[in-house]
Amino acid sequence: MDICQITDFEKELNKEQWRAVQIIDGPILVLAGAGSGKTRVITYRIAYLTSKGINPQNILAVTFTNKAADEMKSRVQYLLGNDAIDIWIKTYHSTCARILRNESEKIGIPGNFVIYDETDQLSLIKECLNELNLDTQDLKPEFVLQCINRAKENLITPDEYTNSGYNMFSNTIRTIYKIYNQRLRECNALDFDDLILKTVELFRTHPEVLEKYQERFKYIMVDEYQDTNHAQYVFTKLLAAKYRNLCVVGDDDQSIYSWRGAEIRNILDFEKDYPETRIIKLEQNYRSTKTILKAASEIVKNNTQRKKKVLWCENEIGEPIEYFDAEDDRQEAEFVARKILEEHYRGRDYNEIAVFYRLNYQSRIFEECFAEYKIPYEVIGALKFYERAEIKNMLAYLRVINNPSDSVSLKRIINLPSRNIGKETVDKIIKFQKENNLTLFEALKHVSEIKGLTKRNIESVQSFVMMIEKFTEMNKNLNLYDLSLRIAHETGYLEHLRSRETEEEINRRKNVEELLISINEYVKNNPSATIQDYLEGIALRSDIDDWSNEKVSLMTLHNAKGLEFEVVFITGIEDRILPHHRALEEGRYEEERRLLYVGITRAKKKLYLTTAEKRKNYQGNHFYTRASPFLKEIPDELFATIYR
DNA sequence: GCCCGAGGGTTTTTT
DNA sequence: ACCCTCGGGC
Repeated sequence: MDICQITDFEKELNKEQWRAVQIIDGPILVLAGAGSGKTRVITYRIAYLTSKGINPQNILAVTFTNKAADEMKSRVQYLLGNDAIDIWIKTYHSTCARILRNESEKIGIPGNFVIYDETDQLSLIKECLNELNLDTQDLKPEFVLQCINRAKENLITPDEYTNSGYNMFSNTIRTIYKIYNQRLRECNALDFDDLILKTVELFRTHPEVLEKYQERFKYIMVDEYQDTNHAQYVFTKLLAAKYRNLCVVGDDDQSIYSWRGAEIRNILDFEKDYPETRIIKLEQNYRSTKTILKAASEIVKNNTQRKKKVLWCENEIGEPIEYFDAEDDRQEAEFVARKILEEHYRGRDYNEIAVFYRLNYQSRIFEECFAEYKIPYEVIGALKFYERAEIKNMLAYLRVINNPSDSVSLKRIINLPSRNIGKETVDKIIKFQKENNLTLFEALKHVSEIKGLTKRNIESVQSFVMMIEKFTEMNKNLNLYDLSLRIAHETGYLEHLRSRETEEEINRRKNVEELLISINEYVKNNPSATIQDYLEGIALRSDIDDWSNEKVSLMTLHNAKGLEFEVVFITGIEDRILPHHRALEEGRYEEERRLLYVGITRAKKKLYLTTAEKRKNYQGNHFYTRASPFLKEIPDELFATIYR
């Protein structure tokens, strides 16, 4: 890295940004307003550190989403070239997963653990509820899941789990939590929150391991720090404790994940943890027009709990905001579609346009409508590809081959396609498994010793076991793609998806084919990767990320954070949707306001806001709405026309 | 005991 | 639109 390039950096940064880049040592808090060049600061700071002779290996940059990590990686690569390869730019979860892969044996977890996503967690919790004879009517698995996740995010163990005040089931939850954790261990699995929690446990119980990583990551940067939960906060604090070179960047006005355990306190109290902190405020916005910025500021200033800051910009005033109050959701979608065509006709690329909404299901009517209007679109992050049943089924085969202890995956596929191993048989096998203290797969191997099974049952199970063992053997010689191909055919799963020619079935088949194609790509790009590498990559990656060319982006407001578009439509700005009624019940009114703030500040040039007076819910029933109270907080003069 | 289709209850946001 | 349960047919 030559000095000349660095001088260029200085020219490309404003005074405050440049200051944030230059402070190498000690804790820094960068309060970065929306569109103030936050990512720019982090990437340039990384480049600057390496130009000062700091080894790229000593740098760790943590983000919350893969999208953000990828974006940052490619920008750093652009600045640094090959030096960028050694820099860890990862999400919290993948950072911890990577550390645990190397070190987890020290806390009694085999290094080939699998990562359970929410669907896997739910199946496991349902099993626990069954085992305890608890009625899922009274105690919903989703509720239990939330309690357990919340506990883990706060580093609370089952034994420490006590009545948190809002939950009359806390003794029951503690019991379930305990059994759930045992089952995870038996499956050799970790859930998302375990990745952080177990790493903290490792650091706390093994000071020498902690020190090794403190030495490795002498320079730590965290993006979106307002979204850290307690476990992530502790992880960061431990890692930074020795050198205290911690640079956190965030914006309390964009904190929208409290329901997931994010603690806005972490950013507000940063100076208390690190009294020598230097604080830098980035208040110049480079993204939006004055009109858009004004609308955003007028909304967010109504929040009582925030650090006062004033965003300003030198950009043009720009076009006024357009507001449309549709009769119903269909008309709303058609309005958006027509405006998109207009924008496109005037030279706007489709990929410069985005449509936001509060709830995933709201995407449906836009999808229908855009298809009719022949507008290319992509729904970002909604029905996550890897969470689709047919994909999870295919992957379950790979997971079992990789880790036969993975009982959750094993139960998914043991009778899929149907091979005469029904519920009764499985229950008997599980009873045998428990009595003999085996894993489920081991029990399957001893199926002939189990009482009460028919000859036909036993043969079915035996041929299933032989098939899995055959695949395990193949795994030694075949590459992942060839193996997957043979699984798809030889298990009969692909054939099973061919039994009916419904549209749904055809779609599922296409998805499996798409999965096989993506596995093939993966194998080409990573010739030496194992099944485990592949599975980890997708466990921590919720979507196939090829969104980009010439498509309008559709996404929830939560997904919009960190992105920007020339033209933005925010739809369904109605009371009880935004703010959502559940959020209101749980006392998160201001967070819903921040959600709208985040949405508005994504727009660079033009903002459209819409409401519908009548809307269908997910069942297809109509209900009537009224405009969100937030809408009135935007001054009238910013609008082109007022239909209110 | 297994399989499959019919019918009733249910969705906030996500790594 | 998806998940779970239940009951008839094999």
